[in-house]
Amino acid sequence: MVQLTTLGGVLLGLLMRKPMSGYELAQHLKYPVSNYWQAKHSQIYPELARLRSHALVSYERVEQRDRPAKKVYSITEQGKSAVKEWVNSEPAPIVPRDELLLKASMLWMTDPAGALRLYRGYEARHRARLAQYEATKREREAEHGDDLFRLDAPHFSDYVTLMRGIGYEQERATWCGWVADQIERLSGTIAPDIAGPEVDASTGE
Amino acid sequence: MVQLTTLGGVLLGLLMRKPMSGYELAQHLKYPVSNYWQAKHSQIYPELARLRSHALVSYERVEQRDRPAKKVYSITEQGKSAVKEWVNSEPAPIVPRDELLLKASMLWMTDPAGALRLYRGYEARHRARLAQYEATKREREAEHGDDLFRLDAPHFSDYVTLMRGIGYEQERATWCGWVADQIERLSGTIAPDIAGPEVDASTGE
DNA sequence: ATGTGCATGTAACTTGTTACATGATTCA
DNA sequence: TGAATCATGTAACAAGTTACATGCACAT
Repeated sequence: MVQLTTLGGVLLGLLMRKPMSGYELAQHLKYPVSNYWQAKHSQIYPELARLRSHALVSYERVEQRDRPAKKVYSITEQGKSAVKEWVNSEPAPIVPRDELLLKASMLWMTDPAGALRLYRGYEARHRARLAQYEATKREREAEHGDDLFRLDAPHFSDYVTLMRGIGYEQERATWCGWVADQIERLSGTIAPDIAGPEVDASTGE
Repeated sequence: MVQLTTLGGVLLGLLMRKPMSGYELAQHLKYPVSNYWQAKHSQIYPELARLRSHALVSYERVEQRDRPAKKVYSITEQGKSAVKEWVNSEPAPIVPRDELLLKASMLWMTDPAGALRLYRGYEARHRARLAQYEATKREREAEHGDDLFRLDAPHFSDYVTLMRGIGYEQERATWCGWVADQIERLSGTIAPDIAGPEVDASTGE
């Protein structure tokens, strides 16, 4: 069996939902897949060709009246078994590349006013996205109801990733706000008093 | 003024703390910097040469009795002003590449037993790292006391990144545990009842 | 002698981004 | 006519990883 790349896994995973053209796949990768993986069309088209050369996908040319013709890709039986195996395989270790956190490690050499602006800005952005995700969550819950909790339906998987998005934005907004608070509190003065951000106490061991 | 790459920023940031050889820089990048940025020695040595060609660092050959000679790099005045400006500049947007979350979006096509093993495994790993970070936090607090909250000292910056590490591991462990719980609850049955993971309610707008 | 840690580099390869290139159709 | 969306590709470049390569010093 051929070893899948992550991008190959993404594309096969999307094609498991329904047949799509490269263009449509690229759009899904812009949203919502971009929250956990990204790829431009210049990477997608060659990867589709590669998957096809391994017989994991096949395509059919589809003419359209109102638009240019497109190649609609479908996953093959071989593709299905490959992606199912891949989904439960150990993920490659994530390589953290977080420039804000990196810059936070250099806070000490910085002008406090500029840093404060930076962290307050990030805090606001994370709060905005959090509110948006929470609205989406309520929508999905209203839309699907108990059907949301069907392990074998894509809705559930989407819900699971949405929950992680909420947790992520929540945690990051809190941290950014705490950093900004510390900068405000400490700049100018040498006064120390309290401890850390309100890290979720409910699950804290 | 020359435009810094992120790697250039990392190296200058470390050299702001003290002069170091490429080898020492590589070790710092393994730990603790690897929590937010990574680089191998094969990338570090050429980057140091590049920084030197822009006069942002300089080096001095240092002979040692017990070990091979080394090149100790120091940051120049130009380097200092470049990195100080860089630290408060807008970070490049982070490109999320989270293979576990990607695979979570494909949970629906998967064998529940295998998935359960995966998420329980991750939960345990995150809890272990969380415990470790919390121990480090207590150590730092005991070690530096009120001195920890000096905006202009590296200890404070390190503490800030440590707090983010704690928040991250906390959030991720909670999410992984929740996913695993859902898989346990839903596999075999079609029974639905509750909602999401205990997302930190204290700050939740 | 053999392995490990210190120390510095280059080369080949992979992945991903930006830019180049083309062409149809629709809407203002 | 010109911009926007749909649609598919290639080429050049940048960043990062793996592998190749060398050599000293110390401990077993």
